[in-house]
Amino acid sequence: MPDNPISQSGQSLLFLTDEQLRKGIEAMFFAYRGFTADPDRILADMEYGRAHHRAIHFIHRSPGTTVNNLLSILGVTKQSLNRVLRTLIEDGLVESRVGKQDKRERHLHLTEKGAQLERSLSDAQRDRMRAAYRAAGPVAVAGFRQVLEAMMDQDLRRSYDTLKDRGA
Amino acid sequence: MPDNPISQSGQSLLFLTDEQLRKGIEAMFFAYRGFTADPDRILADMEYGRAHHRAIHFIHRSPGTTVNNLLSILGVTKQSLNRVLRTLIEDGLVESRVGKQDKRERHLHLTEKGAQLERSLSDAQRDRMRAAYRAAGPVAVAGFRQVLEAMMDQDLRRSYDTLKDRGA
DNA sequence: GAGGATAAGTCAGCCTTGTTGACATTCCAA
DNA sequence: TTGGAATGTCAACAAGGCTGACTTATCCTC
Repeated sequence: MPDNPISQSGQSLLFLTDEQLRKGIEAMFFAYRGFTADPDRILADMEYGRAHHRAIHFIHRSPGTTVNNLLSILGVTKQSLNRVLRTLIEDGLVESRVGKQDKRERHLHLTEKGAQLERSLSDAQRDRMRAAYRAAGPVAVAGFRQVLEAMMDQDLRRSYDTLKDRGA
Repeated sequence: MPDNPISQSGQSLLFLTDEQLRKGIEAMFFAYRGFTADPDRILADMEYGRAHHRAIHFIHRSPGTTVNNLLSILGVTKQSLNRVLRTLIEDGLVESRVGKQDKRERHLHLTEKGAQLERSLSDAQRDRMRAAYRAAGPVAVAGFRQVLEAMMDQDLRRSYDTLKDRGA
């Protein structure tokens, strides 16, 4: 029975059919649009974009993080990040402090103004996430997290876990 | 007990804390990077990008779809889509056929060459999705889909359901 | 049949955000 | 003291979004 999606052990593998996988792929595509929609709307009114949101999020998450650390989390070139950081610093949302041990490093912090924007962005994003979590329930949420974690590249998984542990 | 994340009904709502929501947000961010990584690698060697991938995916998914329909699914302007479609048609990956009932419409189909690229892209993406699904198991996968569907905007949810039903 | 609505395509120009490459500065460590 | 690491900057470029204006062809309705 070569077409029967049942494993040798007798466990159903229907969730691994190409059709199911394609549905998962499309779900990721459409859901990610929703995921970014609310912050994008807020940022569209300002002179900022999604790249600024990401920088602000992770600076808020890890105050005092270095540029290099941020670079590896965001996965962009230092030139791209620098352009974003420069505008955030110029506009007084982010503060760059020379390192004490290592003066080559710059430690990044949100100013009060930056923290305000961070709050309005993450409030909007959390509201949607909360509604989705509430609609789906705790069991679904656990599964959601499991699948997403299994989908990450190894190095990103490490970044994710580091961030995860720190706040736990 | 204002700080106790337990609902009045007695059911635990620990999964709705800001901390849990933030973890979900970061999981989406990192997982989406993995989600697009494999097709991106394939496309980087060619003159195409993620926008071409999306067009190819949905033309494959709904052969004969019109430009307007594709537009609403992808959520971009016709100018953006047109730029992508033009190159795909010029390169012989997509065929544009004048509508029979309504001659204003163009119905889009993948050529054999286009179908080949679609296969190599979706194979790569499915491989990762399959590994994630397998690692997480069927219960987690059901939850994953539930949360993603609850995260979509209403109009995208409708597009998603339409695509979902057609293939089922 | 005329006129408005619709589908598609195109041109021009702009923005964000990514890329490479080259180069300067600063500072730590061998 | 010298090499390498971390940071920053400049220039140039590309993908892929966007708006606005416009044309062409077709359809539908009055």
